[in-house]
Amino acid sequence: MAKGQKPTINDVARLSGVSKKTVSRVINKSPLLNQATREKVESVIAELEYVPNPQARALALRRNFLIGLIHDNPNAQMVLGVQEGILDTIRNTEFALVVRPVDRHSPSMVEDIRGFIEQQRLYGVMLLPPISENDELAQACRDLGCTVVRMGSARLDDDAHLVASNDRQAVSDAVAWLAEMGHKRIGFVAGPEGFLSARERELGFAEGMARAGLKPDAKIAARGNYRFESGLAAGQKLLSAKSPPSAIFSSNDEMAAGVLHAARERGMSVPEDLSIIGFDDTAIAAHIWPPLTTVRWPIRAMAATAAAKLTRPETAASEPSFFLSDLVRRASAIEYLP
Amino acid sequence: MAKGQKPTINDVARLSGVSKKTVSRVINKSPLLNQATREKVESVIAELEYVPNPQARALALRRNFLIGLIHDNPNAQMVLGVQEGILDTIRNTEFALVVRPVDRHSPSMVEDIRGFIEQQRLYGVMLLPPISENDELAQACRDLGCTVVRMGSARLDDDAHLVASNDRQAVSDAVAWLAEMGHKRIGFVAGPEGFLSARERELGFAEGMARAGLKPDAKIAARGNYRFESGLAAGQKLLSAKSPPSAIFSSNDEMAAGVLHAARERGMSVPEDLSIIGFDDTAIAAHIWPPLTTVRWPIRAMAATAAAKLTRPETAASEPSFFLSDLVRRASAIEYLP
DNA sequence: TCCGCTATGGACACCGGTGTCAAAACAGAA
DNA sequence: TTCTGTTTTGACACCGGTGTCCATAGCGGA
Repeated sequence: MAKGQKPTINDVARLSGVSKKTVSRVINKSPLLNQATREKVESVIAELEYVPNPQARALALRRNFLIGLIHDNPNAQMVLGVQEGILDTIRNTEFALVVRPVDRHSPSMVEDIRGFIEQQRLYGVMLLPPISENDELAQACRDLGCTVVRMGSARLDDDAHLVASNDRQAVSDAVAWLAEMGHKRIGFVAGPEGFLSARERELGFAEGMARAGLKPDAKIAARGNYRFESGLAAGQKLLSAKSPPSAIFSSNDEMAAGVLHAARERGMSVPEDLSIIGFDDTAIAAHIWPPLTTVRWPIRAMAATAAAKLTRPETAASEPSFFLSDLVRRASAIEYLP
Repeated sequence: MAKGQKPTINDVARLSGVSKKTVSRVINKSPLLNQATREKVESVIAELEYVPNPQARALALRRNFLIGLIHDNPNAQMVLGVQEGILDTIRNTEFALVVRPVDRHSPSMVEDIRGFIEQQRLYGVMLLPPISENDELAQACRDLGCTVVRMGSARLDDDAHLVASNDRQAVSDAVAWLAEMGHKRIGFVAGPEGFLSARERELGFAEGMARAGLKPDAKIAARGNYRFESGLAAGQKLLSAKSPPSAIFSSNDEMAAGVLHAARERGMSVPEDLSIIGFDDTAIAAHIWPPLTTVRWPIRAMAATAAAKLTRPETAASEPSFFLSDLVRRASAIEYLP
């Protein structure tokens, strides 16, 4: 081995007096190996600071040590949190994270992703909502021999490779909390139809209302598309109702900001005239005025768990993982002031 | 070639009746090749839909077709914009994007990154502010045979691999615009010391004031660290000055949100009593109330250009690229109302 | 016609690992 | 001691490309 060069498996083999195949066995923790041999080789590996070449392994194994993050930008904060969570798990391993933003409205999306996985010979992929809800896509990835982990807010299937938060429970608790504080007219801004996350939050809202003995009123409910503008429109509708709500639960923070905006337009003050609760705890929640009470789900920890499922299938759970979301209480929601 | 398998270079060679080396020449656009041979091989490639195996190429070339994005989370919006911009360029090429969030305060940062580049044999890396300002890091990457592109807000060096926005000009224009609208007392919230971006914005502010014939007043200037809380503190200081400003320029949006918060605390209304301008046009800018007038830099386009510099060094510019930032006028800044 | 030169294409080793399969080493039984 | 069965190890081909260097073809000039 020339000085300054990275050592190869051959260098290790020569120095420890065994064949390179034996070194390979040590690296791959093959069980049929003499303990003494293993230790000798390991000491040489440590001495040379040998690290196997991932490209060569990828070629021989027909599998790259790359895990892919595929998403259609749910929101920047979340995507970044996920990236950090994945890195928490794969830092100091041979794995690397490759990202692939996609457009879920493109007709060629599945085909594009298939090509991507095939070309990069991905080890595994992680799907983020909302495309994690696309079963066809998940199956296509699996067919390519790629492990799939889906992040979501609900039970998507019985797949062990699911990491989800219990949105429904969290929303239910938030609504019950509003009721405890004396709110009787509680408005609801739903997320877009066809999104499981939105559906779960709706169910949670219904549950919470039921727990509190309140009846949801369609006149103070609206559906948005998770964007600010749709929240604004929803707020305008709800607040102009004959009997307007004293509190509004919005299915995400961005729409909650829109609701807040609508309240301001009408000259209402928040939280005195209207309590607002959002969902996601994105950066915006803490930085608008008043700071938004919202539901936070532990994205980073969830992503770290998901990455573990991908890269350490033997140790990481063999069943779906569920995480608890919790309510972050800020200034935008207070007790009911008649 | 078995059915259903991906074709290899050998299949192409056999079908076109040449050696695999010749096919390799076609793929790599070698000039010493008979035109007829080239066309024949190309038609076979097209027919088989042959795509070279990146892993094998990586092994043979000792260079992976991966470009690394290294950043210490400047802000989520920006990081995501950059990722999208890079993808705009490398989609449908053999390149892939791998990301690596780092902690710039870690003493082992440079060492970590070096290990990462070496292990993954990165083709090139892209550095985002603020670590793009770290010359030692950039040099370490280059020493590893890796092309480096730095994104930034100022001329970092004479390197052709720089993509920067003209923050200084943009801030100067914004301040001049405030002056035109009748503001005479313009406050300034600076970014953290030691950041080039912060420095540029300071210079821009000074320039703008000079253009308008105004003298900066240290009593209505403060330094923050780009975080919300520091903006809040800065706002409190500026607004409690004996002769408070009628407009404040903040070096980023998050601090501007803090300033806004401070104004509210004092019962002031924005923009009637105070105009505020931020910088970056992050998601928060559009979603706070009132929506923030801010400076937007074309992150996605810049990142796409940067990626082109990395992956197509021959066609992409051989000199630094500069982009124009522009002022996004929203409701938070209006003319001076005495 | 023969020679030498250049343009083109191919044989072969190599990148750094892993899979296959057979050989070697060793233990216990006859 | 010999034989058998079980570990443990190694030789060798292979993954799918690229670099080196030599062989051949085609051509002009002597």
